[in-house]
Amino acid sequence: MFFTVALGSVFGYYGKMPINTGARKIEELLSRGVEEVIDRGHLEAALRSGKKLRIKLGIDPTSPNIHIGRSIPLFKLRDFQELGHQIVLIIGDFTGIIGDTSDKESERPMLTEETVKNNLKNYIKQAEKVVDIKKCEVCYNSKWLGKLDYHEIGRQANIFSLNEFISRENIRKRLDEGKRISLREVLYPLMQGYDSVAVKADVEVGGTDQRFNLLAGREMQRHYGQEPQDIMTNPLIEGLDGRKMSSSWGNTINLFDEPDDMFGKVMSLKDELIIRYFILTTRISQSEIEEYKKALESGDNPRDVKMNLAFEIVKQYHGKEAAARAKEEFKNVFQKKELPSDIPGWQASKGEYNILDLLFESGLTPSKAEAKRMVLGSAVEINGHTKADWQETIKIEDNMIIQVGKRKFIKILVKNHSQ
RNA sequence: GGGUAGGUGCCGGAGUGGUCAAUCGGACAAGACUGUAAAUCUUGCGCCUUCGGGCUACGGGGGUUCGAAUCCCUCCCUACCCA
Repeated sequence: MFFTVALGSVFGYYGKMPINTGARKIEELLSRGVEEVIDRGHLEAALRSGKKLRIKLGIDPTSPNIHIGRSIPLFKLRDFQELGHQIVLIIGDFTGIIGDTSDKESERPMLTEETVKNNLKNYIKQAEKVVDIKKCEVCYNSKWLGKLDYHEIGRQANIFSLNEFISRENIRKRLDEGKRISLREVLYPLMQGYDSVAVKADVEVGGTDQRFNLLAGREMQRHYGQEPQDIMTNPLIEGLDGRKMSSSWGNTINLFDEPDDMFGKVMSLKDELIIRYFILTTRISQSEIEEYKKALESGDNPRDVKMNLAFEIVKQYHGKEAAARAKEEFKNVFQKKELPSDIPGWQASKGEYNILDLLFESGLTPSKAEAKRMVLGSAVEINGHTKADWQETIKIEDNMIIQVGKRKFIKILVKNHSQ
């Protein structure tokens, strides 16, 4: 087996690591979860040449969490990495402050250095869930962007025209709607483009919303006498509510979500997204995905296929055991309506509570007003009995189970007063 | 620099002296139905409350008034037109 693969590939040598130039691998790299490649012919030739390419991806730390939508280009990086190419991960500590508006319908607020620094903390840890970070070059773009002076920026700004910028769809739209567009937003593509120059990228990957910025990288490189990078765009994925996944919508599945939570989030996705998620956010084989597709078409319950998807995704970030546990837990709690196996305890300090105080103080609801709404909406159960009277006084018992809605549980612990 | 129109809740967007915690839509939450899917229906969606109410809120500050999101002054911000 190994040999057929090896023989089917021509190994080029460039540096120490062999570069896999197998036609099938390259084909998959260029097609799976790929929206567009520019210049495809050029990139294909480069991949076949056996030369070790430098593949760039920039991530701006605009939120403390990387969501699964961002994993799509990360997976693409991994594909490149598996062929032996050099990944250059750029952490946009500089661009993060300025803020890219590519995926925005409105102006993105500038972040403070502190916010960015904070968000940055766990970025690498998150990224390494998908790519082999030890083999990556990781850089921070403040290193070079912070050094540019007005003179240089002026030259760069002269490469592009405002006309190009405002003909972008989202910018056009904002313009038509009479919304504000700041000059700094115009500068963003320059910065991202210059990143490509700084790291001498051969290829840059990014979401379709990045198309303009990626192309800017090509122009910028030409300006600095480099060969323009090829660019590869990935589709943007829909989030929990069916809209585009975005931190500001709050509809994300985050790489660091707890296994049970992550599993649940995947299960709440719309059925139509199942196959798309398989392709974009996992690396199970194309043939397996094909089978799932057939299963769905032949009328299998989408829920079961989705359960496999959830398993795959949780496995990617938390390992196989955690994924299996999350799956069991899901079945128990949501299908069999059993209690979760791990209910957080809460130390009661009084013997009796008004039910609203109890819900609020234990953290089950964010306010008493909300607690009242939950009770009136018959969303509160204590030891399996629905409570409807918000004035009720609850006598505290050890191990009492309180449930609010479908997923919030708490177990009462009584302080042991015996001495 | 001049002019015009604006700034309302998570978002969009009504309201233009009392009946406004603020119509409506989206998002969100809960309930019913279910597969934590979709569709549909119902309810809720500032905080506190001794359930009578109270408090905070309509860009910021000040004022008029018994009473202001609504009127006046001032400051800040945005878009558009002119220069």
